[in-house]
Amino acid sequence: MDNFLNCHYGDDSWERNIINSISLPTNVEAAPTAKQRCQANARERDRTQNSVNMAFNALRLLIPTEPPDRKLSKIEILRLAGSYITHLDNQLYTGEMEQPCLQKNNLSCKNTSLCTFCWSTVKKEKLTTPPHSSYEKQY
DNA sequence: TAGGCCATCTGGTCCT
DNA sequence: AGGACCAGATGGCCTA
Repeated sequence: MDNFLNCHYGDDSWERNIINSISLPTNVEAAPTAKQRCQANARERDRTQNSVNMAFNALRLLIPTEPPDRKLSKIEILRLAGSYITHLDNQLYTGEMEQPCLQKNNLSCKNTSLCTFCWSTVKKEKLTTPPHSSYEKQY
């Protein structure tokens, strides 16, 4: 990345960068200073780590998987959370307590009626479509 | 080695 | 004006 500011967080390197930056735009009227840019970077970093990622972690804890501590990517967390909500909603209105994939048979997991509970198994088989793709369409 | 995932930087837009 | 939020770009790491 051509980061002319090249600011390193956790220290006062922005001061050095002000001195060392040789390609600052000539029109500096509206351009942020090196210090402002580094401060904005730090805020964005903090927001990503302490707000976005913590929210993902909190959401991850609510999604049942096998094994429970299985690593999920962010997109998996979002997709599984959606399918899990759909599953719980279905339970609420139908009273059906079995997980969707077991209502029929395990083979269904490989086809259309995918659920949160068997997602880890399916992933091993290189599934590319999101879980519960057809299940969600019922709502 | 290619592809997926992630962290970070950056600039734009919106909000207070 | 400054901060929050967002999306695009980029580079690093990991795995099949």
